[in-house]
Amino acid sequence: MTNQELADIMFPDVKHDVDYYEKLYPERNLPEGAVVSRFAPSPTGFVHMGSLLAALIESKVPKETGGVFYLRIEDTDGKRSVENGIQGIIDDLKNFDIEIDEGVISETEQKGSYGPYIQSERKEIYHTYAKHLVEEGLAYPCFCSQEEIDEVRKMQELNKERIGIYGSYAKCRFLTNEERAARIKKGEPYIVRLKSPGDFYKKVVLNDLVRGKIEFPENDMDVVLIKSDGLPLYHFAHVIDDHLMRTTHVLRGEEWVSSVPIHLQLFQVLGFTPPQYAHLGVVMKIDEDGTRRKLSKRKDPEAAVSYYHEQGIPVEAVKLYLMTIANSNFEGWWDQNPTLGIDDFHFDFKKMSLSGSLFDLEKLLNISRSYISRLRASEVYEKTLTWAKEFDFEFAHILEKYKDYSIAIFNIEREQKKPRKDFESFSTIKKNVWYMYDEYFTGELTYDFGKIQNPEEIRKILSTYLEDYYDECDDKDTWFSKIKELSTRLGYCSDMKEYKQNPDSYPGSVADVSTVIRVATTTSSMTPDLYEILKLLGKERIQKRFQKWM
RNA sequence: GGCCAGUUGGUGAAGUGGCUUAACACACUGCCCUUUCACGGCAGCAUACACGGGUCCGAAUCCCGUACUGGUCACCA
Repeated sequence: MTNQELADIMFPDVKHDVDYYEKLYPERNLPEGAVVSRFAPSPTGFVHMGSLLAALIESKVPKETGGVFYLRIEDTDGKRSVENGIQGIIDDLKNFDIEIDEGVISETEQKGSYGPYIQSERKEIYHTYAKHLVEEGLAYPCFCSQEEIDEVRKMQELNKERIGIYGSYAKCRFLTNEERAARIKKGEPYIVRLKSPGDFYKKVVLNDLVRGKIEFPENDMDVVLIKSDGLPLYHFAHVIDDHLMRTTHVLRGEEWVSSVPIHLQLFQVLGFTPPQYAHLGVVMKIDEDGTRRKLSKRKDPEAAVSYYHEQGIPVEAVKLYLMTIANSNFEGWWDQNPTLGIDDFHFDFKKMSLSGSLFDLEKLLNISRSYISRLRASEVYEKTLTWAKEFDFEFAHILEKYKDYSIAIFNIEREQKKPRKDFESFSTIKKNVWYMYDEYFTGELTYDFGKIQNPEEIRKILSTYLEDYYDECDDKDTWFSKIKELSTRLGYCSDMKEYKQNPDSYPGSVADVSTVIRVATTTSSMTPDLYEILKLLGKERIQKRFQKWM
């Protein structure tokens, strides 16, 4: 029996030949050097930090080169799929402003002429190529049961041999086509294995974009191509899809480097040109016990990309942080070019760190503070409002009610060369500005006036200030010189230098007097510029807040 | 265990044989600025090139070995 005949028995449903698909999905007509790259997750529902890093680069490089970035869903394993899993991924990408040029664009829609982009819909394509390999004598049906495979493994372990189905362990490799056909006709279940032409004692070389040259022994395992459910294994799907979708660059986690020999061999037996590979270090985290481990979706909330959305950490900040992990020279570049963004930066694979980097939330928050500080007040307002509408209705309502006022609050010490960096996320802004809103300035409030504790003294400072000095129309300099006058009149030192030299000659300084006014109006001794706050609050509110102490 | 990779201060990292008495950033400490808090400036911290051999006039940088860490060895991706 010929291979052709066997192939027909194995794949009765295959209608086309491989040439059909080669023509259906022709070479892309793109400018020289254009990169075609893809994000190819399982539909597990959400994107992990490490994947997001990959997706960021995968989308950036095509953008830089005039190429294509597409989304492919790898759902050949039912166990990894969750309901609405695709939508979750698309939402996460959208949240991070990662634009999909092609591929899966929603739970029900796909776009582009290289599809379908969901692997479970590509069964016929995989079968066509598997059939082709059978015809060529490069693949065969394997009837071994799980038990038999386990048996082989046990024996190999016992004899300290390499584990796997290869050489003489690939029993079904030695069946005749007649035997194969007979067993198939009998209805025996089978899978399709590659008849590996590899030699373990020969070398195969990968030129990885980030890791450089890596040498491995050739693959000699008869790996599974098609599982008993008819779907392909990752290795086979990867090779077929990335070839047919004309992918030029494959970025993925370093957990894949050890299967590169399999992939290279598959490309070779199928007559395809392999893509460029870039294997990225995994994102790590330090455990409580001090050991490093991969950032885990299950254990670490900060691993899920949705966490940042909920925390109101600007997506730009997360991307900025990821970029600093991705390219070591990015941080310095961004510092030099504060007005530019990630899109203006040239990404370079060679500048990637090989080892997995530690995920540093602290540093991310620092970047977030810098990022927010560079925003205009109206942008802070819009972004905070967007966040609040989803996670803090009450605050959202207040923000909408007092729009201009809120923008003015956010504008304190902003839009200048050295803006304040006190907002680390949109979710923490409220705790910085709550006292500016009467709605929040109620109930049990706790005050700490610092050095000046005497209620009578506090009353005196506040009432004197209000009666003799406060004038809504004062500019900042006038305002402060009045505070100084007030201090002097009540016996406090108005000159800080002088006070620092003779702290014992005075009951306190202008700083302490300011603190009393500050705390009386806000309850907090840590606020932005007092002058601005008083001005925004206005006379009426100030009087009301002082009342408590009179 | 086999195969592959990685190892620079608390963290991220620069560095590709002499320019390195090893950048920079985060964190921390102190000082300055300053009406508070931030910001900013300056200084400091951390005795940082895993260890042992080699090559070389010269090594964090090249070679070999050891240790440790990670990855992988599925009809998972």
